[in-house]
Amino acid sequence: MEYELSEQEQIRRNSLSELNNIGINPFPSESYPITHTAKEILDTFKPDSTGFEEVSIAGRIMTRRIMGAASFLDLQDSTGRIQLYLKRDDICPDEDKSLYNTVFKRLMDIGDIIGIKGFVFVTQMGETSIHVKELTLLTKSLRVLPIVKEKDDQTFDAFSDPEIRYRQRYVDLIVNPEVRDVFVKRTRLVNTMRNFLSGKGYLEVETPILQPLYGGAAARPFKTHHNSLDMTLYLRIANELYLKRLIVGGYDGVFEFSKDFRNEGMDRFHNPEFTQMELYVAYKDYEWMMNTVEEMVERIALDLHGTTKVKVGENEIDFKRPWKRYTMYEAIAHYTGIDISAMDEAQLRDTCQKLNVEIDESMGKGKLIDAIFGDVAEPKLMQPTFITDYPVEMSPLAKKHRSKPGLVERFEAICNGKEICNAFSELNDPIDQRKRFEDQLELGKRGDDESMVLDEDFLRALEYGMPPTAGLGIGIDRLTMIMTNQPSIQDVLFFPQMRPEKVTAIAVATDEEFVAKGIPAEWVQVLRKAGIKSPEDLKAANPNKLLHDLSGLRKKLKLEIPSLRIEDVKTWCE
RNA sequence: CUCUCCGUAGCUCAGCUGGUAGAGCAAAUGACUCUUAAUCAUUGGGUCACAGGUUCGAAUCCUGUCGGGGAGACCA
Repeated sequence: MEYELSEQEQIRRNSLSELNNIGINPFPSESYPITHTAKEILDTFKPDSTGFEEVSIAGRIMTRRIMGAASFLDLQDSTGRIQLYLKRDDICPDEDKSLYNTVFKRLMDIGDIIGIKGFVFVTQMGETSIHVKELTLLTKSLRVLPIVKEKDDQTFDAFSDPEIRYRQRYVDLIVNPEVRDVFVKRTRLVNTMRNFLSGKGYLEVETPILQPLYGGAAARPFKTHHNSLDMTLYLRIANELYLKRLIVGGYDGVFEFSKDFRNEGMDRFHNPEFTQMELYVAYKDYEWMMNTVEEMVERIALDLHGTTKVKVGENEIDFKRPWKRYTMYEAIAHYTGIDISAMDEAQLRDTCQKLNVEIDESMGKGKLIDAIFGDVAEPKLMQPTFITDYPVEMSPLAKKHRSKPGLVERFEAICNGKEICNAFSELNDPIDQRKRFEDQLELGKRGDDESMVLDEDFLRALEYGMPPTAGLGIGIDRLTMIMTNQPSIQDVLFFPQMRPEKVTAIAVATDEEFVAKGIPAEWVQVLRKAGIKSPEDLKAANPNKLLHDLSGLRKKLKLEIPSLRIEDVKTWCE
């Protein structure tokens, strides 16, 4: 058995063995010296500059323009593309011209990784290029890259199939430089945040991903099992309760960039695993946290774009401080004209009906208010806006409002119609916290399968005393989407979650295996063309249809072999 | 989970009311020592996602399955 290869894949494998035969290792192991990157050369080289007489650079061949004994090619390294000029008599100074004629022209391809040494110059067309004196194959590429062409900033044949882009991100990154840039920006965003928080003296920590109880958010968890402890474990949906334990332990400020996991639906804002940054700072409240978020996010925009203004889709979003602030009730009143602040559950249900907000039986007061807000206000909030003072029912970990009964000291920042962070003055009264958990259990009994579970150890920690604390969770993926103007979470995750791919490699039987079953050798290739890849396939085939197919192929391919009779085909198929 | 669009060569896409598939790039062979979507000539390359059905005949029509996108439902 062997695997079926496309014509071009077979040609590249042949090139590979030919390279081996003439003594060129297609996968050498030595380091290759690199003196410059493409970007360095393009940025700094001037026709009269010195220091570019001997450069050494490595990368992937992206295009080739061969003109007989001279060629131009574009080399791509991690910083960009630079044109190479290759002359036969330069890389082959002796009689033997095979390095150019055979190795370069015939055995190398677009996608191969090479190292070159040469000098920098400017072509007659004015493009900074490298005149190659020495060429080394560093890695042979056996798969054909998608070919993307560009002229005058117009892209032709863009590699755009989302399925292949996400499944084979490596290809996406090779041929779509703007994709590589998105992920560079993502890392810069994280670094800016980390420097900002470390600079204030907060401690970056790590807490368990595998948790015996999931808590800190309302969501369905992924469940797994530990064999030697023989116990159920959950992948964390949040790390809130662990970070608060650390505040109890005496740290002033802790934060963690945490991969969290939620077993919910997927769409362009949700991936089952996603990243949050959670921050807890002792002796602060949510007012202080709002100012901190503003400052941090504004700095991110400045670090990434040099300005507070960021283009997102059709809109321009300005992260300049201060941001607008609405209480939740104000926001709803602002967009509907209805004041819900004094309504009870029944009145809220009426209002939902009036506003065409879909609800169900299991929803308590908190969820009803959230449903109204999510429908009428959230999608309309484009510029960064703080929404404050949420109902107590939907915020079981937030502290009761200092002056407004029934509310908690909580805020979310909404931007481009989506939540980007969630924060509160943390509840540190263990008696109140226990009661809130018990209310959640009550909701769970009503059918809310995302209500929180009671964490006794967390309550014990609170009983020792947690100082007044401000807490924050900020969605890194969504913030990255906004900061890099990407419409889908899949575009800011290297490897977004996908259903498994179908196996694409098809096993193919050798000629001998067919002949052993009594098939004449001259018909084996024809059978393969007809879709019969192994003798087993014959058993499943319809002899009449197969005869029809084979006769058609015989005619099409103009084969000089005797025609078939139905009896022959029937015997093959037995 | 529902609706909707899509799946054809390595890539980007054509393919009409059913008659065994075409183009550009890429590839092969040849020409060409400043090209840049290089150019010119010749050639090869397909399980038309998969499985059924209708039909003399299906890439095309019907049903189902798989995979993907979008919208909703759900989800702070």
